[in-house]
Amino acid sequence: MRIGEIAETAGTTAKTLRFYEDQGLLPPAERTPAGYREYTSETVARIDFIHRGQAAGLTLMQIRQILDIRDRGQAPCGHVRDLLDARLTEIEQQLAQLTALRDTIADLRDQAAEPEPESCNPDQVCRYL
Amino acid sequence: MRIGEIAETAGTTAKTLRFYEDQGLLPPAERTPAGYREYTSETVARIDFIHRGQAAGLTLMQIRQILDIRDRGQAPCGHVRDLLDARLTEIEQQLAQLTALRDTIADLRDQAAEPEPESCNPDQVCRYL
DNA sequence: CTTGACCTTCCCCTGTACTGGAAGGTCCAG
DNA sequence: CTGGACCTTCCAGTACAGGGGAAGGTCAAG
Repeated sequence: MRIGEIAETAGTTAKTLRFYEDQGLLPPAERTPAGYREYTSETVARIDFIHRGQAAGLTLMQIRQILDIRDRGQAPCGHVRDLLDARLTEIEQQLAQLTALRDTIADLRDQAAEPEPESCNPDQVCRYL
Repeated sequence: MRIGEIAETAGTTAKTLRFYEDQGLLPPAERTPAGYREYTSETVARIDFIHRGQAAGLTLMQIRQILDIRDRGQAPCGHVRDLLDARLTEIEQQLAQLTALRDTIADLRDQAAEPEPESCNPDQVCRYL
């Protein structure tokens, strides 16, 4: 399969696959005599894995680490668990921050609900912020 | 006041203030004969406003829009309200996505809690992801 | 033989909010 | 008059995950 075909099958673009190869997420592809990249369906599974990793909020570099462990013949389960743990902690923090931000903005917005521009103080930019 | 002094007063850096000027958030500063930027305390208030905008999750470009409206002599209240509304909607969406992601990852993590590497399938990267 | 679809490498661009550093000018104390 | 602290401009880079487009090679159909 050529790069455009496998890209479509895996739901991505040729450009992205070259980028993944460049970043070490995909091994250097086999080449036809003309220099075209040639893939097997195994690669589709690898791209799917990358997509699942992204869906779990992992960065490409973290996914690459998992794949590297796997490619060395080891079981990445422990590393995956650690990454998921770390991700979970990060997300909890983000949720807390975002919730606090939402409350702050909701308050500000309520104050700005009925604007009275005539009472604007020329010395400040906006009394609502 | 020179740039380093006002930066410290406002809790930022000289570098950042030059950046803000470049981005149009601060008007071009007056200059001493030697070419040094010279500020008044009004600028501190403007920088504080920028910081409040950032604390509300607005981007510098959005804050710049508010300041532009204000600098044209108009009351930015309506625009501020719209921005806060939009921000609120965005945050609600982010919260929903993040909550869903947290649940997904929590499930994955639980499955990976007690790894059994010996049952790893060589055909897949990691059965936990 | 040519057209069009596909492929190759290459480099730059996107958005966000800065930060680092080089090369040089200015100001004040000692 | 020299040292150090400050200032100036400009260029480049950070993290993230690609996207845009140029210049050129390849392949199958008509």
